[in-house]
Amino acid sequence: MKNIVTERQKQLLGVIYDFIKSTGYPPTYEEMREDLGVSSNQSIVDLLEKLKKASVIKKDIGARTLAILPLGYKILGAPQLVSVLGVTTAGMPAEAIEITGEWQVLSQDVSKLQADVFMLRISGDSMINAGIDDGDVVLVQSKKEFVSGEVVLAHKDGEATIKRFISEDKPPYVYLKPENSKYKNILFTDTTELKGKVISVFNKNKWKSVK
Amino acid sequence: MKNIVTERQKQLLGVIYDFIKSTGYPPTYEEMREDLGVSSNQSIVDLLEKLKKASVIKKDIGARTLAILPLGYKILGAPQLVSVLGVTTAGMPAEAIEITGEWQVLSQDVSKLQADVFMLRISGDSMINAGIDDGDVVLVQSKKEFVSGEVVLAHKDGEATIKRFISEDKPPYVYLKPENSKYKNILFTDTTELKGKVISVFNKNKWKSVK
DNA sequence: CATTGACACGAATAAATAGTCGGGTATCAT
DNA sequence: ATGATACCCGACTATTTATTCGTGTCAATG
Repeated sequence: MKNIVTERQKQLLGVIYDFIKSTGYPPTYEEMREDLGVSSNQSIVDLLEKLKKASVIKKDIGARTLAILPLGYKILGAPQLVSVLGVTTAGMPAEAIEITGEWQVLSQDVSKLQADVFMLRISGDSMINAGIDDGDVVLVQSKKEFVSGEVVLAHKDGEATIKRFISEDKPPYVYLKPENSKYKNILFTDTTELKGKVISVFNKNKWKSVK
Repeated sequence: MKNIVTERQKQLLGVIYDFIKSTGYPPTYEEMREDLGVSSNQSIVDLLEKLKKASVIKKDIGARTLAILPLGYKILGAPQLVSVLGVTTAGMPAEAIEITGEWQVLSQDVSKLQADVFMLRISGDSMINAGIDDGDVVLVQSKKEFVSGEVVLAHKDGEATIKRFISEDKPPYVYLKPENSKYKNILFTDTTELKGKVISVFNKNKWKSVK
């Protein structure tokens, strides 16, 4: 009784995820068939069954009665429930925090990001010498002016990365520096944008500020 | 051409929201009929039409092709977009952060909360002497053991509040202390639970740790 | 007081969608 | 070799679900 999720199953999960992302509701068998590129309902039925047994999704009877469970999001590497905002109060008789038993994570195009602070989960090891490890969560403060030496969230051609920002009076003048000798510096181009400064990093047991 | 959302329409919106919250997918006409307490599909059709025109929901043709739009969440007073989590990378060629421009809502049972850190927006002034003002966002680190003097997120009878935790060897021994003389201490009861420690507070222009 | 809009009823029909049957092909480990 | 497993095909049927039509009430509005 192995409970591994195969590659194909992950693909279907991705299809479901993408569908929900773009429409707001779950796909039908037919839609999944087309997106996955198979021609039989049974293919979907089988894959769904496996995903269901692995607690990756839930499926009820009826049209579009499909939902991705937390484990599914984990597998997808999709935005996870790490950062949560509830509405609470420091006032006297407290207003209810989200006691409905739920929370919500919203993600949005980072280029339109207006939040002052936000959090990102890091994958990769290019900043380990700055104390930022794979899986850590960093706290980013939005800003527009940067000082050489700051750890920044950079955005370039639709991709985002965390690196140290360096600006100096000798070549290559302005670049992004990984904190891991395995990686090379990244030069600035027209499309490089700095989104904010990483001010702290969190992992399971501690939090600390970033220098 | 008024675009106000009537009370009844809000009720339906609530029904939809609750349904999605508990099942993970949108309701059918029949389910909405029952939850709203009407016996005709047409009633739902009418209300849905209004909500659609007001950009509160979207509805496509087909079963359960229903989704709540951002405006809808706003009307509901549901948790809003303040804290954002994207998936990024510190690895070399960065993976794309959420650039689709869409957002996404995930929900989960808070009682199963496993996040190490999360953020809450504060309302109220009971902690102003600790530097936590109305509208600030605090960062909470989940933990189970607490030391007297820490600022904590406490949960009691479905309500949540931020207070300083005090435990001492004279009466009243253990209590929650507001940092504002306008308010009185709150005694511990059976139902008082401490959820985590407030480790930092943010507002528009700065962030700082909390002592 | 005629009109309009919000809300509701019930029933019939149309359509979308799920679920099922009975196979088939690879792969891999026993 | 043999079974177990993952995955797939194509067609059929059952069921769910949406949509449409025709009417009615009530309260607010000009």
